[in-house]
Amino acid sequence: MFEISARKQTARVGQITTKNGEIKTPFFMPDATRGFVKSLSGNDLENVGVGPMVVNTYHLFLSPGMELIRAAGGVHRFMNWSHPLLSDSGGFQIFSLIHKNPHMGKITENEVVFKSPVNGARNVLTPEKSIQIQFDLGVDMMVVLDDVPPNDYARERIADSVERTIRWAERCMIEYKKQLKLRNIEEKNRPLIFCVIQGGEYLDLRKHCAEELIKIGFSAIGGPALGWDGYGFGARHVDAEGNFLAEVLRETASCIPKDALRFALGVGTPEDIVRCHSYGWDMFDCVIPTREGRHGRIFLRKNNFQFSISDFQSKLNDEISTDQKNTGGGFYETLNINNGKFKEDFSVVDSQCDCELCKNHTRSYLHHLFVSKDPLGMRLAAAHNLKFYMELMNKLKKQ
RNA sequence: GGGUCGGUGGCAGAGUGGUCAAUUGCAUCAGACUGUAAAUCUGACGCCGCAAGGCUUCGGGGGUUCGACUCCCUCCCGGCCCA
Repeated sequence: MFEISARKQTARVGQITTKNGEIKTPFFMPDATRGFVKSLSGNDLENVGVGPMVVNTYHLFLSPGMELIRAAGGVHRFMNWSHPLLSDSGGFQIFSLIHKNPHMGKITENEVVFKSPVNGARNVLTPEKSIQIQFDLGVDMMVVLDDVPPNDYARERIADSVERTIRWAERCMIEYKKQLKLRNIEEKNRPLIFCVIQGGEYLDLRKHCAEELIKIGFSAIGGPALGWDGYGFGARHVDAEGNFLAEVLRETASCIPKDALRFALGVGTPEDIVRCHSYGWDMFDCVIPTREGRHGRIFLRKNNFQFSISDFQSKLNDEISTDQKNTGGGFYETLNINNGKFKEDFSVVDSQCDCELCKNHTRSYLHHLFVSKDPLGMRLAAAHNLKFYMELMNKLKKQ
C-alpha cells in the first residue's frame, strides 16, 4: 500500500506499508545483489541508516540456490535483515550478461537461457520462474522479468524489447496471482509487485509501454481491488555520454498513475536521484555509493546538502553539461582517495559527516588503507557513501 | 689469486646484430564506474612538444660493423666455484 502525504509540484513524499514495516518515500536501496552489500555487515548498514535493500533473483538462484534459502527460512532470515527487501527479477542480467555478451546466453519468447562462462552450466529463467523464485525468497517487493536492452540498440530492437517486456509482464502478473492463491498469502503479507517500463530513449515507446502495462494493472487505479503496486523505469536513464535523459524520465513518470509507486531502477548519481525525485519518482537503487566507495571515490556534502528541487526543475529541459555532472549539481563533490595528494592530508574526510570513517580517521589514513589494499578502506568508504545517500534521501523527504 | 655467470628504464625481469625508447609484472600518476561477471576496468609512465616529430639511453671507456642492449677488448661492480 502506498499513500502520498505531500507533494511539491511533481515531487512527492509518501509511505509504503510492507509485511516487514513501513517505508517513507522517497527512498534509496543499496544493492545487496547476492544477499550482502559487498564489504559491509548488517551492523554497518544499520549504523548508516540503511533500511530497505535490493537482492537479486538470478544471482541468489544460482548461489546459494533456492533449496538452501528455503531451508534458511527465506532471504530475510538467511541474511538476518529485518527491514523490507525488494528482489530484482533477473531482467538486468539479460542486459548485463546476454545483451552485452551474446555468447553468454539466449533470449527467446518463452525463456532466457544463461550460459555460465565458468563451467558452461545452463540456467533458464522464465517470467513465471522469476516470480516463483521471488516468492520463495520471501521478499516484500518484487519485480517482473523484463527485457532490458542497451540504449544504443536500433529503434526496432528497442521496440521489440518493449513488446516482450509487456508480454512477460502479463505472464508475471498471472503467475503472481496464482502464487498468492497457491501460497494462501493474506493481503497484509502480500509482496508488492512492480512492472518495468522499457523504450530506451524513445518517448513514444516509453508511453506505449506504460499504457500497455497499465492495462495489465500494476496500480491501484488500473488494477483489481487488491491494488497492484508500481511501475519502474528500466534500462539506462543516461545516454552514451552519461548525460541524464531528463525529458524521458519526466514524461515517463507523468504516464504512471499517481497512486502507483514509481521506481527508477538503477538510479543513480546523487543529482540524478534529486532530479528524478523532482519528476515524481519515489524509489531508487544503485551500486554507485558502494562500488565507487570500494574503488576509492568518496562523496562529500557541500554546504550541508543545500539545493532546492525547484532548481532542478528549472533545469528540466537543459542539457546537463559535463560541468554540472562533475560538480554534482552544486550540493556535493567527490574525491578519489587514491590520489597521491591525500598521502599527507590529515584533515577529516567529510567534516559534515559523522560516520565511522569521518569520526575516527583522516584522509591520510584512508589513503593509506587504499594504497595498502586493505578491505577496511573499502568498507569505511562504502559505508560513508551510503550514509551520504541515506542523508540525501532524508533531505528529500523534508523538502 | 684463478675460473665462471651476470650488470637493462623507480624495482623485478624479458630482449642476444637492424622491425628497440626497449615485452611483461610491480610501483607511480590520472581517469572511469548508474536495477553489481566490478577490492574492477582504461590511459599515461626516459627528456622536449598540443601534435607531427626531435633528442639522449641498456655499468664506465674503447673497438668491430652501413648499423650494437645484442659481437670483441678493457676497467669497475655483484653472485657462485676453486685456491
